[in-house]
Amino acid sequence: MQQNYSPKDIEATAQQHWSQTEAFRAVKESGKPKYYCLSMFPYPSGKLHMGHVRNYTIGDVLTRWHKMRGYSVLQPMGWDAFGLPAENAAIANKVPPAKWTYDNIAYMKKQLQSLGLGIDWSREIATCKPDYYKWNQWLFLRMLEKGIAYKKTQVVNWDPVDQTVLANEQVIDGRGWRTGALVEKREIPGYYLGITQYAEELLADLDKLPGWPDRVKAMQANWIGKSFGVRFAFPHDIKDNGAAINDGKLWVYTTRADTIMGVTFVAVAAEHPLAAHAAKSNKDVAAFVEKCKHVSVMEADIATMEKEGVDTGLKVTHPLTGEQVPVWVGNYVLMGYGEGAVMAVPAHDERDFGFAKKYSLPIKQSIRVADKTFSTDKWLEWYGDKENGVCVNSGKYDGLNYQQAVDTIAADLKAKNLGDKQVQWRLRDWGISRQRYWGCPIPIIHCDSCGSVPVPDEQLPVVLPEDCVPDGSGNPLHKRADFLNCTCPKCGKPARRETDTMDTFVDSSWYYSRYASGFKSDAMVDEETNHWMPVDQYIGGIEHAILHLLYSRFWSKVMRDLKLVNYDEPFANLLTQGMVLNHIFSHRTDKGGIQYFAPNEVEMMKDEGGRITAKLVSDGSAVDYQGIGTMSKSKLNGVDPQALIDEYGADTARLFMMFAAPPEQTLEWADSGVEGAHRFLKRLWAFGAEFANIGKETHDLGALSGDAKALRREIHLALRQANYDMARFQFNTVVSAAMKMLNALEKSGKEAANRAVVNEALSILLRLLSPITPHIAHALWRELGYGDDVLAAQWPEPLEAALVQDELELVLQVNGKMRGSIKVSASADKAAIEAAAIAHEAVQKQLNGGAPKKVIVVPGRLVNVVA
RNA sequence: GCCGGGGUGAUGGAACUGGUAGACGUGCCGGACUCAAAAUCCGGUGCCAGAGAUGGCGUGAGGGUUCGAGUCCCUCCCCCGGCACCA
Repeated sequence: MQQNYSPKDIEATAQQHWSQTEAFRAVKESGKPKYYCLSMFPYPSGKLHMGHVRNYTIGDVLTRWHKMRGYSVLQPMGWDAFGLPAENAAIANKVPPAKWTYDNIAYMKKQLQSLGLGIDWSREIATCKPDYYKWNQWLFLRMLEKGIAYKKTQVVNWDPVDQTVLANEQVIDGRGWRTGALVEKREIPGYYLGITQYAEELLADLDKLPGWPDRVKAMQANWIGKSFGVRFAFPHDIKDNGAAINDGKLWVYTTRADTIMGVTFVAVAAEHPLAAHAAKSNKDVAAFVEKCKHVSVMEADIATMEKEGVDTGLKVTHPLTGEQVPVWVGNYVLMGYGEGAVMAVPAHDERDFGFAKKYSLPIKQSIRVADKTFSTDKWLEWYGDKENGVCVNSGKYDGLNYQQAVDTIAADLKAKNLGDKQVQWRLRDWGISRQRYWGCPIPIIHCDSCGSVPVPDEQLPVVLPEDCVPDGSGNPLHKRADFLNCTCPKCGKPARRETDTMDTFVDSSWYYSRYASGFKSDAMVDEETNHWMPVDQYIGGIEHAILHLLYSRFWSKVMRDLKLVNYDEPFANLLTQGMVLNHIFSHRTDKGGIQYFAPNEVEMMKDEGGRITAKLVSDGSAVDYQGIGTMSKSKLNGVDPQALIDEYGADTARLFMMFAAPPEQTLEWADSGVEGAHRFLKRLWAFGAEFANIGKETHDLGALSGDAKALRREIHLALRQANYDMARFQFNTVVSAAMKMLNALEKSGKEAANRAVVNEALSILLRLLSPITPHIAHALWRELGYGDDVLAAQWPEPLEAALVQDELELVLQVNGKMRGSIKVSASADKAAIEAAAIAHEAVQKQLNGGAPKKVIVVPGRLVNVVA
C-alpha cells in the first residue's frame, strides 16, 4: 500500500471502478425501494462555481448514503441550456449561442465527472436539443387546445436605441444596460399559460408536501395570495365618441369593502381608458400618462418609488352614497393587475394616506378602534386594523365589524347590480413569450388569411437554427428567411413563423420527468416515469423557492390532467440549499451601462471610515464595491472549483464544502478551511497505512475494559451523532464526528484490545465517510481488506452495548450558574444525587450556611440548586 | 416597500424537545523535529481582573418569562434571498 495520500491516483481508480461496474446506472430492482435524488440542473455558463459543487455534493452524499442503505437509486444530470447569457456571450465574442453552449456543456461535464458524482449519465438531457424541446412545443399545443394557453398583450421593457426588449436584469436604474438609454414600457402580444386556473389546487396541495420546508410553503402560499374581497363599480356617464366608456362603470376590487364609506377618490392606471380619455383634453394628464411610460415594470421598483398622480377632472358616482368622487391617475396603479383601478381610502390605507397628504385630498375616517384617537396628521398602524375595528361615519353600517360590514355592503352592491363578493388571487398567469433567439420556438404560424395557426403535431419539432449570432439589436430570427417562411397549415398559402421563443422556465418545468422516462422518441414521458416519480429528494438553491418550483408543480398537474403521468406533486421532499455568496465589484461605463469585475481581479481595502473600497489589480483604477451577493455568471463573482480540485483532489473539495456550513445556510465564500480538510484526509490515509502495516488483531469486543472500552464508546457515540445529523442533512457535523473518530484513533494505544477496536472503528469511519469522500473511502476499504466495494457495504449503526457507562458526570449549578460537577453511579436515584450535590464543596460555599430552597435534577444531565 | 430567512470567539461554524455556550476546523501564540524553512507532531487560545485558586462579563441592541434563555415572547438595528424577462 502506498504510504502517501495521492488523490490523483486513487480518484482516477475509484472513478474507473464506478464507471466499469455501472455502479450508478438506474435500474428497477425488485424488493428494493426506489430513491430518486435530483439536484437542480445547471445553466451551462462556462465553468462550475462553488454553488454547483455544494448542490451536487449534497445530492451525491444522499444518493450514496441511500444506496448503502439498500435503495435502488436514480441520480441524473443535464443542462438548462437555453437562456440569456449565451446571447450575451454571442454579443461579446461573436460566437453562436449554440456553439458556446455545447462547448460549455462539454467542459462542465468533465468537471462534474472529476468530482466523482454517482450520476447515471445515460439519462443526460440538454434542453436546447430538438428531441427535448419538441415536447415543450407539443405540450404547449395541448394547452392551447384546452384553453390553458392563450394570447393577450404583455408589458415589456423596450430599449429605444437597440430596438429590442430587455430583461429586467438588463435594466439598470431605468436605463438599458448596453445603451444607457431611458427604457420605455411597451405593450406587445404574447402567449400566457393559465396557471391561475390551478391556483386553488396549487395552494391546497401544499398540505400534501410534508417534506418541504415550511418557509418555502409559506412563500408559495403568499405568492399565490388567495384573498376574499368585493369587486364593484362606480357608475359614471363619461362618454368617448358618444358611447359610455366601459358601459359607464369603473370597476375596482378591494379586500376592504368595510371602508367603502371612507372613499374620497379613485385612482386609475395610466393605460386605463378613463386616463386615455382625460389625456385627450387635458395637457397635464397627457404629460403624466407619457411620464408613466418610463415607470419600471418591476414590483420592487413600484413599491419603493415616489407615489405620484394627477387629477383627471373626471368624476364617478359612489355606488352607495351617490356622492361624486374624483378620478386620479396614479403611477402606482397597474393596468395588468386587477381592474387597473383602485378605490382610495386615505384614512385606512397607508399608501392612500400618503397620496392624500401629498395632494391635499380629503381623509375621511370610517373605522374606529376602541380607546384610539384618529388624527389626519400622521399615519398610525391601527388605521389599517381590520381585526378590532368597527364602522363609523358610515350611516347604516355604523357599529358593524369587518366581516359584518363586508357581508352587508356586498349584499347592497349586489342588489344594485353594481358588484359582488369575489375571490381574487395575487398569482398572475404565466407569460411565456420572449422576444429572443436562444430559446424554444413557440409553435405558431401567422397567416394573413387564417391568423395565428398552431403548427400540426406531425411538423414538430419546430427546429431553432443553431448558427445565428445575436448582436443585441433584436431577435436574429427576423432575418432568417429559411426559418421565417413557411406555408399555412390551414390554407396552404405562404405564411410566417412566430419568432418569439419560450421562457426558459418552461424547459425546467418538466425535465425531471424526462430523466425518469425511457427516453422514447415518440412520447414525452412513459411508464418508467411513473415508476421513478415523484422525486424523493429535490435539492436546489433557495432562490428557486417560488417561481421554478411553482411552475413545475403547475406543469405536472397539467401533465396529470392530460393523463401523461399519475402523480399530483413532482417533488416529495425538498432541500433548499443556501446561496454561496461572494463580493461584487462593478463600474459604470461611459454610456451609462454597467460592467462587472471578478473578485480576483480586484484588490479590496478599507478607508478611514471603515468603508470598503476597491481597485483593479491590473491598472489600479477604482471600482465600486456592491456588497456581497450570490455567485452569478452575470456579476462575474463566481469561484471556479477547478483549481481546488487540481491541487487537492475531489475528496478535499467535497469534504470542505460539506464541512463549511449546513446546507440550508448561506455561505460567504472563503477558502481558508481547505487546507484543514486536506490535512484530515492525509492523516486518515497515513493512519490507514500504518494500521495496514501493524495488522489486525482478534479480540472479543464484548469483553473490553479500560481504554479500549472508552475508545469504543467514543466511536459509537460519534457514530450515533453522525447518523442523527445525516438524517437531518447536517453534513458539517457528520464530518466533525468523523474527525473526532480519527482524533480518538490516533491517540489510542497499540495493545491487542485497542487494535481490535481500531479495526472495527476504521470500518465504521470509512463507511461513514464514503458518501462524502467516496474515493479515499473506496481505496482504503480495499487496501485494508474490508471488501471489494465500500458502496456495497452495510451502513453502520451504533451498538447500545458499546454505549453503556457505569458512572455519569452531572453538571452542578447554583441558581443556574455552573459551579462544578459530580460523578454518580448510573443507577443512583434522585435523593442520592441531591444529597451528593448539596454536599459538594462549591455548592456549600454558594449556600453560605443556608438551606437550599429547591433542587432540580435533570436525569443524566445536571443538578441545579436554588439558593 | 412586501414576503421568506439569518446575526454566536480573530474566523467557518457546534450546542438534540429551554439544561456545562464556543464541539469540530481555520488562524494565532508557544514548544519539538531541522543548519534553516516547509511539512509533520505536541500544548495553549471568548473577553476583563488576578501570580494563582477563582470571580465577573459574554450568543446584533434593549426589555420580558423561567430555578435556568443562543434557544420562548415583545420592540428595534443590520445582512442575505425572492418580487413574475437572470437562472
